[in-house]
Amino acid sequence: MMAAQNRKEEWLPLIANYVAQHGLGGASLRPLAKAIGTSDRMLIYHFGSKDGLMTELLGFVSAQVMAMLDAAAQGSRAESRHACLVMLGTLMRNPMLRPFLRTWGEMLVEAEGGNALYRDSAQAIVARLDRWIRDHLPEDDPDPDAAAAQILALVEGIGVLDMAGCSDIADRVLAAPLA
Amino acid sequence: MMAAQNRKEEWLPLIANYVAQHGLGGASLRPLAKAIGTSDRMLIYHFGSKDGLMTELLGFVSAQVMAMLDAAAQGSRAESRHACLVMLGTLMRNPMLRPFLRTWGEMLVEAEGGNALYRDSAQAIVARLDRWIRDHLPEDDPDPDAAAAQILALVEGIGVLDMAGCSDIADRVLAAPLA
DNA sequence: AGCGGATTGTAGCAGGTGCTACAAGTGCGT
DNA sequence: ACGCACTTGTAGCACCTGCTACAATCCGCT
Repeated sequence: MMAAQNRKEEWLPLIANYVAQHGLGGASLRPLAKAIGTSDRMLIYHFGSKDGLMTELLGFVSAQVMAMLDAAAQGSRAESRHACLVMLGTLMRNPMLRPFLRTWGEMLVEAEGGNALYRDSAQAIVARLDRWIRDHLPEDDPDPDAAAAQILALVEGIGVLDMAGCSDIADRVLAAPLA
Repeated sequence: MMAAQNRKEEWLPLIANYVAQHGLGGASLRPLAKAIGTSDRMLIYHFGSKDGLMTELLGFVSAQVMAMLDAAAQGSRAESRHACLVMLGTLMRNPMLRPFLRTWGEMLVEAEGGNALYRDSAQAIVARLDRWIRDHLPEDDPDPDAAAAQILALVEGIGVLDMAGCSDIADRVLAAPLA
């Protein structure tokens, strides 16, 4: 009979894919359900409501991104702050992750709009990135707090520049030396 | 009889204010019209369509932000890259501008979604910021290209961190020394 | 006084939204 | 063979969306 758990786990990647293409806000139940081969009633049946669906989707995507970062981590540390920036920047600009950039932007907009759920998710992702950077900074870095904040902001800024269609400037950020 | 031009100019600030509060996507004609004291039919009458309204609004807001930056410019140059970053960062984090952060985010999301109009506007704003930074960098900066890109990314990254509710990290970015 | 642009009233269209209701099945575990 | 979670069909609710139609005004300009 295939427990609800299974159906959801089967659907979530498809939903994530659909949302990456059509946007978080552009995801309405009927087209989404059709795209992943179900009906809106089934989505409601399993997730309870659209909010429920979004909540689970957010958790799923967050976990996915975090897992990807950890997988690429491998415990190896960068030789310098700049090397660390380039490492994370290159990782995050992977074309496969590009569709999620839009989702990330929509999460931020929702968070800024006051949606606590999205803000919590966004904060969790930022915290995870911060942690990742600290783990890959040279061990002898004199000020990991400052370095992590700086690299984090640079990487996020690169994302913004990419979204704005200014990838040339983003390239320049990665090329520029760091203290 | 008050030319259409006048009505539009009178409405645009109110619309910008409404959009800053309710979001770009959350702005539908009827509630918006009611909030600024008109009817949806009048909005369509003067702007032609919702797209037309959005186009004019985008231009208006862009011009507004650019003018604000120029006004704060005053031709004075920063003494260091870090001073320049702090200058722009403090300017952009002005609480009065905070509502526009959301609009900026929505512009980026739309741009990333493939909307050429929004991408052009976003690019124009980024170009303007880039120019502003170059104009306020120390005259003897050895590599203005790299410095501008870096400061630009840092400021945009700070915006992202603020949206994500991580203003503490954003603070740390401004406090950290720059090369 | 009258012309013409601006505004309002009233009403509607066709489409989409999340969500619900009820009946009729499906197939697996017991 | 029965129960039960799951699935599908068909239909609908109340609401919102951008936009339109048509007539009735208002009001300054000539």
